[in-house]
Amino acid sequence: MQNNIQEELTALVKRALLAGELDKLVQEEIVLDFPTDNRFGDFTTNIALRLSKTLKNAPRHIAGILVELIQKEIPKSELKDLISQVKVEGAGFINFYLDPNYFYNQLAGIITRGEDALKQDLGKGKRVLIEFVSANPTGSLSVAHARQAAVGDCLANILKFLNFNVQREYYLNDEGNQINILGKSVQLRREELAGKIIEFPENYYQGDYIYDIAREAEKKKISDADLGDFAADCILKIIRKELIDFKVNFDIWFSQKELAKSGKVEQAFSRLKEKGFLFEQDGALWFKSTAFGDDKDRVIIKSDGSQTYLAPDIAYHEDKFRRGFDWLINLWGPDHHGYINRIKASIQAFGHSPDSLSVIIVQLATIFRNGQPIQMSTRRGQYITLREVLDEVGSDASRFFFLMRRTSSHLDFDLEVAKKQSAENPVYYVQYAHARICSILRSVTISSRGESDLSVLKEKEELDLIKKMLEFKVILNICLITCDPYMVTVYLQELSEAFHKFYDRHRVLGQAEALTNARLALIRGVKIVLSCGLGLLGVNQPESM
RNA sequence: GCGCCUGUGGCUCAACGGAUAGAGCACUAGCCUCCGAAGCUGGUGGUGCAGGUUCAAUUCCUGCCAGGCGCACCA
Repeated sequence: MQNNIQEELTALVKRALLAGELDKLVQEEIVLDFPTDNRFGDFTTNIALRLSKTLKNAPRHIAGILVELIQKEIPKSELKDLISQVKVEGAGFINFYLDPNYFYNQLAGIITRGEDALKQDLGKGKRVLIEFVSANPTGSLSVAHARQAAVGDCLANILKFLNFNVQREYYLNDEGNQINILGKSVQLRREELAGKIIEFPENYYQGDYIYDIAREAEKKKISDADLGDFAADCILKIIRKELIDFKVNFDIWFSQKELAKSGKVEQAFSRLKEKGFLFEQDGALWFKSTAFGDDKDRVIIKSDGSQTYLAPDIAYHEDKFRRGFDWLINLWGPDHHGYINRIKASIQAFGHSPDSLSVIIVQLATIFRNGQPIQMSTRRGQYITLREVLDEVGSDASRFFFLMRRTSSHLDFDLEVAKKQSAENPVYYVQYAHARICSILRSVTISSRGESDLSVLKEKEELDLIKKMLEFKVILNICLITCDPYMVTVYLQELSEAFHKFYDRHRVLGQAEALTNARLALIRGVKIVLSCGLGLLGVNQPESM
């Protein structure tokens, strides 16, 4: 019951409306909200404001009547011991104030059950495939990939925490035009190193790493024809290492080359053909994506007989479903947003719901150094890499910074700010709260750890802190609904702030035994939530700093 | 031209359609005989423009202005 206090309160309000024969006047679903500010109670409803027009009466007057009806229902409710006040406030809001015992019970649950108390079975074991990064193996990962890596990995952590069965997948574009160009780039550089005068085309890969690969290829006597695959393998090793250092681990590396070999692309085509979604025109083979709302039909086999990028991708997404996943999540860069409709069209052509694929567009991050934005150009090999950010800033601060803004918003990332170990840096603000708690707990002797009566926690800062802890579950709910983990970073800063305020005003140690024990329990609870949240972000939880 | 995203204090960002628009940085005035001052407290300062819907608009709709990104038989 206590886990569903929001639902119980909603039911209570509905019973009150029924008793007053007002229920039929309410059109929309009634939901008890969390107030924007806790001085407006613990739950609120705007029902009186919404009824004002139909009843042709002032909202506050209606609210007053409703409160009387609600108060008659309370003694009959399971909540009777948990509601301390119901009041009309503001323009006509009805605000519910919960009894502190409710919060003490919740806190006790967190302390005894640990992280398990924070879990919710929202996924019910549903199988989710989250595909992200999927950068072509033609160079080091950029900061755009880095943000995708941070967002994808964190989202996967959250979904797993909510009891989804999550797999992380990297789609490896290891064949095709860009691998050919990569091979030719290495070939030319190898010839250049051998002393030949060469002309290096502008659309070839310009980076210095091509020379390194050329030297390695020369040492191993790789033939010109195999240079593309060889170079891709070399670069893939670099990429894997970069991701591991960023603490991102993929379950599956899905090779486009293997997909092509398997014959699954042709199988997918023949199934689409049976269903009547393929046609020939101008010597090319087209997919009839307009049947599912795309702007225009798309070519999948060009008139020269080669496939477009879309061809293996259609087969790839169908393969994901065939592997038994119920929900696909793709993280793409903003340059791919025009691609959403056609790939959604393809999954619908195979009979899947368009909602079974969620495409999340991860906006770019602009990297600043000393307040100056750094322009990026992949072609010239001049772009800030994940490796550079990791070397300068470290994994913790990088991950936190990449997750600090809504995923759909542009992100400014100043390397100098992220490097600072100071108050400007929100990562340290949160980690500092954790370390402070650990510091207190370290100085506690075994004998002082007794059973604690939490009801001695009566200070405002103590109750604010407990309430903030209980928000954690709500935040994870929002992350799931929005498919965006960024709220966790905001929340952890708020929780840390609540802790720092408590710490500043009240002492844990050296109080009366009952109070010290209760406050120790309180900060143990905070530590559990902080640690859990930081863990979901993939950020360390230092015992000391 | 069409589509998507974004316009909130000097800067970077918040605000399920709700209550006095919140934080951080910067600027500024304070707080360590006391569990970690990487902390806490106070002050200055804001919704691009014009309409509309609503009891209520930063949020939804229309138009305009400004910025970013897409619109391939490229990947």
